[in-house]
Amino acid sequence: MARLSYDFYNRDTVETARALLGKILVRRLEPSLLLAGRIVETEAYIGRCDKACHAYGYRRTVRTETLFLGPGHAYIYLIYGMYHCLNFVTEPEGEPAAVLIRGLEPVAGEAYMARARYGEKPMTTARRRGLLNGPGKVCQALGLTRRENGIDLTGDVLSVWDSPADLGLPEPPGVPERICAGKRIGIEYAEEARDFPWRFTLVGEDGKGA
DNA sequence: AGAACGATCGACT
DNA sequence: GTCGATCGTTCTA
Repeated sequence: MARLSYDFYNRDTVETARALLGKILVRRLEPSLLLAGRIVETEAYIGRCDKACHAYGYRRTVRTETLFLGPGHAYIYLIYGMYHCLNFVTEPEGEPAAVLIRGLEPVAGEAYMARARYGEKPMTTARRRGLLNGPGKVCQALGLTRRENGIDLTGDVLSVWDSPADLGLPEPPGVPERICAGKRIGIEYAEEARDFPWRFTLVGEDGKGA
C-alpha cells in the first residue's frame, strides 16, 4: 500500500471517484519541495454516456485526446479563460473518462500553497477555509496548468498515495467519516446527465464538512 | 474568420 | 443570492 498504480485507475469511474476520497494527492515541484493534500471532493465524468463529459459520445478533439491516453494520466484544461481543472483519467484504454478533483485538505506545503493562492496577503480564517475548496483553487495552489496536461500519475511530478505515512508525514487523528453523493456542479446544460449523482464528498459523521 | 461558450472564482447587493 | 472577468476550444461558414 503506497502510491496508487495503473490498476487503481483502470476501472469504473464512479467507483474510482469514491475510492479517491481520503487519498493523498502529492505535487512534487522540486526534489525538496513537496505539496500534498487529502482528497475530500470528486466528480465522475464518463464519455460513453455522460453529456457533461468533454468526450461525450467518444468525441475526439485536440483537447479530449488526453482522455484517450488511458488510465492513470492527468487531464488538465483551462476553464473560463483563467482557471484550470485537474482530473485523473480512468476506465480501460479506449473509454474516455475521468475524475475531477474538486477539493483537498492541506497536508504538506500549506504556506507555499497559500502564497500561490493569495500572494502576500495575510492569512485569515476565511482564506484558510477557501484555500483548496474548489477545482480552480486546487490547481492554483499546486501550480498545475496545461503544461502538466497528460502527465503520468505513476511518476514523480504528480501522484496519489494511500496515506500520509507513505510520505513520512504524521497521520491525522481519525474522526469517523462517511461519503456523501450528490449532483455535480456547473453542468446545467447537460440535460439528463445534470442529475447523475456523481459528486462525492467526505463529511464527518456529525454531518459537518470533513 | 468569426462567434459562442464554459466541469470557476471572487466581489458585491 | 447575482454578476463580470477572460481566453482557449470548438463549431460554423
